[in-house]
Order: sequence, then structure tokens, then C-alpha cells
Amino acid sequence: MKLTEAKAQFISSWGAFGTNWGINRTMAQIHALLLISPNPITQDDIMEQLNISRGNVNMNTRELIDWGLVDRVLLPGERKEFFSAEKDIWKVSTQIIKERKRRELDPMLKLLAQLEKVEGDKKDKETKQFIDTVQGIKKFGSQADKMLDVMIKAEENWITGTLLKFFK
Amino acid sequence: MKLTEAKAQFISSWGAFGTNWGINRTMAQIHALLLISPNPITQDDIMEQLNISRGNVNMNTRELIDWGLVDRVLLPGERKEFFSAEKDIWKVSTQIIKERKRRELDPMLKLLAQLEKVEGDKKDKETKQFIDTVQGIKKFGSQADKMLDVMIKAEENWITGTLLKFFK
DNA sequence: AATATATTTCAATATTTATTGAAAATTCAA
DNA sequence: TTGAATTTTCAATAAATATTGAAATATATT
Repeated sequence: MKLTEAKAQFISSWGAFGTNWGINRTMAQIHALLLISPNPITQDDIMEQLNISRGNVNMNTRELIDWGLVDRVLLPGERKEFFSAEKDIWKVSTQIIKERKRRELDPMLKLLAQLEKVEGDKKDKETKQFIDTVQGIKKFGSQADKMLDVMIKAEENWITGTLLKFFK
Repeated sequence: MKLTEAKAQFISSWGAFGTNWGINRTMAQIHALLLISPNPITQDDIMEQLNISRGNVNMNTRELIDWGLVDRVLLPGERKEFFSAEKDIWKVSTQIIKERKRRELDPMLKLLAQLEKVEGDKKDKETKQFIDTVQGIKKFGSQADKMLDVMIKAEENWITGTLLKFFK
């Protein structure tokens, strides 16, 4: 396979993959493009390569910056802004975990803690099942939360170097 | 908080949560409703409780069954079908992991293995960055794959019982 | 300060995705 | 069988989400 074709394939698949995870197609594609670009590139480069509008590039690069996955780069002597993605996949992953934890898991656990305190008699079947479900999810969520904290702090080779060996 | 309000809150949040993960709102809400229902319930029950059409219930329950999260239940003497969700959150999670792995991670790894073999000289900066990126993701993906296999086979108390203690 | 260049915003529009509901198919009971 | 009850399908429609593009704003250059 030729490089041009492989690149197109990668960008397109990464975009499709992203949509399965609640990430908008274009944002994932821009990320993919930046991941395989050895040097920082401009808005216009992205517009041209992905055939999308300036506004779209602007919104989605901002979003990627918010997620801590992309940086604005100012090159000396250049008028335009450039964009560059973190290339280390381990760092990319821990960053995504960190953000999703903060944006979703933490608020969910807070809500479950509220719902757990629902009024009512545990002898009532409906009430019991509700409380059991909420507590079950909360317990699982807290455990996942702790595990993810460990992962975020861990070294790149944590999984292979330590975890998997431990389970051999 | 009253049970009725708490239930509504739970269903609605679970739906919103799902959309962040590429799961359609209604499917997540039906799942939530089934999780807190002590007994199996019918299409009509779901239609009524969530205020949605029969077709919608039908499609989304089928999807939940496909994911292995919900079962059709036939009650003796009853004409209608009933639905019931797996209540054990650990089982629910491992089932979701298993399915997403099969549907997304495995094909992605297969694709990356293809892209890795791209024609071209590694001395070319563009080619090198492409290969490095693809290999990086593939390596990370395979490790994640192995870790998830361990999780799927593990016991409910794996995280707290073993993993977290190990990292104390 | 005027001009050129670059970036951001956001209402309008297009696209994608979800939902409805009624017809068709299936299942069960008499 | 026949007919009633139930489930499924899917074209039409609605709702949600993403994208455009041009005007407004900001930034740099002369």
C-alpha cells in the first residue's frame, strides 16, 4: 500500500472509530492527521487535507486543545499559527482517561451518591432494586475510578512490565 | 428524594451518560429502566414508562439483546414477551468490554497491522512518522487487548481484591 | 493609523441519526 | 383454519448534531 492511500485509510478509520466513542468524526480525523504529521501544520493545511471549512477546523482544533491532546505552536518568523499533537500514545491515552474521568465519571458518582439516599422502605421490592442497582454501579464506579488513578500515574510500560507479568 | 423522582433522574442521567459513549439515548434509558425493575417487564411497560413508540422499543431491546445485556423472558400463562436485564454490574461491564473489544478493538488492530506494512523509505520523515504512529497505537492496543482479556476472565473483586492491593 | 493577514464566531444549512406509526409478518388460541 | 393478539419492519418524518461561510474581531506589518 502506498503512503497516500495508507494515510487516507488511517484518517478515515480513526474518524469512524471516534464516532463509536462519542467523539465527532472531524475532531478524530484532525487528531489522526496531526498524529501522523511530523511537523506542526496550519489551519489551511488541515482544511486542504481533510476538505473541510475554516470554521470547522477552528472549532475542532480548539476542542482538541481543550482535551489537552493538541498544542498551538508559534514558529519564529511565521505569521500563522501551527498545530501539533502529542505523539506519545501512552500520554494521549492517560490524558483522555483523565479528562473523561473528570467530565463524566466523577459527576456520575456524585449523582449516584445522591440517588442512593432515596426515601423509602427497603422492604418494598421496587425501592430495594433501585437502591441495589445504584449502589452496585456506585461501588463499581469507585473501583474503576481508583484503578484509573493508578493507571494515570503509572509508567508507560505498566501494563506489560508489571500488570501482565503479575497475571502470568 | 422520592423514589419516582430518583428513578426518573437515574434513567435520564444514564441516557445522557450513554450518549457520551456512542450509545443511543433510548437504548441506555431502556437499559436503566430494566436495571431498576425487580421483575421482567413488557414492551408496553417500556413504551409507557419512557413515552416512546413501539417500534423504538422493539429496535432498542433487540440491540440490548444483541449486546448480551438483556434477555427475553417467557412467563408461563402470559402471551406477551417480557424483558429482563442482567443486574450484576460486574457482569454487565465485562459483557460490554467483551463486545466492544470484538466489534472495535480487534478490527482496528487488524487494520493497523495492514497499515504498518506501508511501502516507502523510513528515511523519509513523513513515512517514518506514519509508521511510528501506527506502530505506537498498535502496540498500545495489543497491550490493552491483553489487559481486557484478563479483566473479562477475572472475578468480580479483582480490582479491589487484587489489583489495588498490589499497588498500595 | 491604515492596511493586510489571520482567527473566531455563529446563524443558516446540511447531514446524520433517532423515532414514529401503520402495514406486514408472526404467533397463539379457539 | 380463522381471527385476535403480539411483534417486527421500514419508509416517512422529526430531532439532534455537524458544517459552512461570511461578517466580526483580533493581530501583525508598513
